[in-house]
Amino acid sequence: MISKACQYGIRATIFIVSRHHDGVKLNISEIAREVDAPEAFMAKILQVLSKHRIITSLKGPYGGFFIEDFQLEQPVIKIVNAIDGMSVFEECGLGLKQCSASHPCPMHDQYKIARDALQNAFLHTSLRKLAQEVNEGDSFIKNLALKKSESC
Amino acid sequence: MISKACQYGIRATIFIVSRHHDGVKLNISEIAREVDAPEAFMAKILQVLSKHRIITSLKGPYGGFFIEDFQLEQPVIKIVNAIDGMSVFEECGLGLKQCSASHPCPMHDQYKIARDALQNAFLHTSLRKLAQEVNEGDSFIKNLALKKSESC
DNA sequence: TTAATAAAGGATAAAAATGTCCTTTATTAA
DNA sequence: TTAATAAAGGACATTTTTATCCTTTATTAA
Repeated sequence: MISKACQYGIRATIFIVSRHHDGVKLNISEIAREVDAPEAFMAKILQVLSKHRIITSLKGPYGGFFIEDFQLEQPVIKIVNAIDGMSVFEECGLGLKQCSASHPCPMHDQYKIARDALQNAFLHTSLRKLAQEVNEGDSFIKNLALKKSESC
Repeated sequence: MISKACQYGIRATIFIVSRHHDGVKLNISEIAREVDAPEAFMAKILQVLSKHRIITSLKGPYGGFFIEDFQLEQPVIKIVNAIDGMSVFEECGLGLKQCSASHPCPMHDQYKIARDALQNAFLHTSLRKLAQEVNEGDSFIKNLALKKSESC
């Protein structure tokens, strides 16, 4: 559905947004640890996100990754687009290049419903909104699968 | 979303169903050619479908692949399950093992809508129904992306 | 019983995705 | 200016997916 790299990217971004206060910067090893991703792989992904201006990075001591105010309202789909591209939302379910609304394959209509629902899920969720739902706590990753209202 | 192997499998099955009359059997090379898949890879996939009793195969001269009457009403999801498994319909969008209805991640509700839509697309479409929509013609693959009503 | 035919199945190869290691570049404080 | 720190980036390794090749097994007709 969506690549592992992309999932790591979304998790990392949510983590960064959830720690967005007063000039806090996070380094690769901390991010990788908290979102449960291999460090060097996480580094590559953060690089992509930074180049796409989804997050911001600074080199050197006191550097790291963080998110700026103007970046908070971006929809998650920007992450998907940066890492996986938009093809999941566009391609035919049977892998037919000829398939389109005017030349539909037998699964087209049903499949399009699912594809569009997926696109909407990522399009209508902003980074800020996602991070709002995250609980405080020792382990980011454990609290990620736990709505704020349902905190233990 | 769904693997290439699985797409080949669905296309092959639609092709076989669309040729389902009076003891017609199709061999690997013909199927592979018509659904535009590499022959040896197609063979492996047909083997899986045959073992799962989604289609039927017979060895030897006058052998080949075909579908029996009792197999026509199977939903396409059986093919997906045989080749990719059911994990696409079950796993968390952010790749979290802890995520569930009672412990939802911030994307859970939105993502579930898309996941369920995908599952329904495959669950509520039978092989027979799919093949019904396919046009007659020289090239199966070209006519696949063309509803019967819109035939040229 | 033999030759021919077609799928089954094992082994291997190529490509893509994931993951790792190490060097370079930028920035900071001393 | 130097040493330390952290991201950028290049090269490589591993794993998974996709694809190919070749041998074996089953079936048929002659």
